[in-house]
Amino acid sequence: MPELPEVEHVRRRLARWMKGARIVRVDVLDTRMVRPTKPAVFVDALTGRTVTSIERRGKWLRLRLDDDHRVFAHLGMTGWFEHERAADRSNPHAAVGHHLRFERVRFVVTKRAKRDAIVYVDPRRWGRLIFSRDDIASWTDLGPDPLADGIDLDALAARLARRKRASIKEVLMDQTVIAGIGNIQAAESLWKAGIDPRSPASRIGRADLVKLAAALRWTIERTLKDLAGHAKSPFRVYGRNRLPCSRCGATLERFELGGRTTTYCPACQRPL
DNA sequence: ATTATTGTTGGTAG
DNA sequence: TCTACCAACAATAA
Repeated sequence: MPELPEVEHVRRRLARWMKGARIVRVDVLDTRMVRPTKPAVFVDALTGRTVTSIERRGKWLRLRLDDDHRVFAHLGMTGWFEHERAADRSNPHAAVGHHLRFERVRFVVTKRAKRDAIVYVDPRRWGRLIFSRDDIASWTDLGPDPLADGIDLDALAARLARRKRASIKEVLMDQTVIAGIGNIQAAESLWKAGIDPRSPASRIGRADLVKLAAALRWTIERTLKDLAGHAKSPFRVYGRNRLPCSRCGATLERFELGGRTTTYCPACQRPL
């Protein structure tokens, strides 16, 4: 599911369902999701608490509780949250997706006299729900979030200059450099900026840096808008190997970079 | 049967 | 300490 835009989409939905809600019951259906915390500790820590805010940084979510403790959520590759109204549970014909067999953690919450369930679903189980009294390293080590914090060109230039060997795409996906960029957003932004993904990060100049920052905003906001409008994301390069480039018509190509598949346009994405 | 998939982490080696 | 590389985690879909 998730890179920055998808996680932001999830955050907005979760906030609608859970902000100001009181957690009255927690069922950990798969203990792997909350490790290293013991399930009983996780349940005790959350039960009876009210969720005061839900924030996002990069691909991480932070739920703050009314006792100032927190729950950090990472959706891994296939995690998401479902909202289940009480009426749905009493009606066997209600629209409950078949994927609910991958239900991993269930929260029963009360908000404005309504009692609903929020369900964490994750087929592949690479996601995590972490209870902590304080911020965790995975959260504090994140670089600036392009949506929440904006992109500081000087800071980004300094980070890129240090990476002599690594490609621009690999560095974009380093969560301590910019938070929230994954394989799709990296590929899309480099296409928009007209930069070959293999180019050494340290070679970028000011003009391309400005282009890249704008390209990141472009792909993030576009993907976010599509999610809000329930539209499929029409990516320009991701998943389009051997199809024509929508900018110049050349045939898109694919190769592996840092263990990840990368699609790009050999004609209009130039080396730095 | 084989290969690929929107991600992170922990080990190793340099 | 920092950087680079790789296997592991798990369930589908083509």
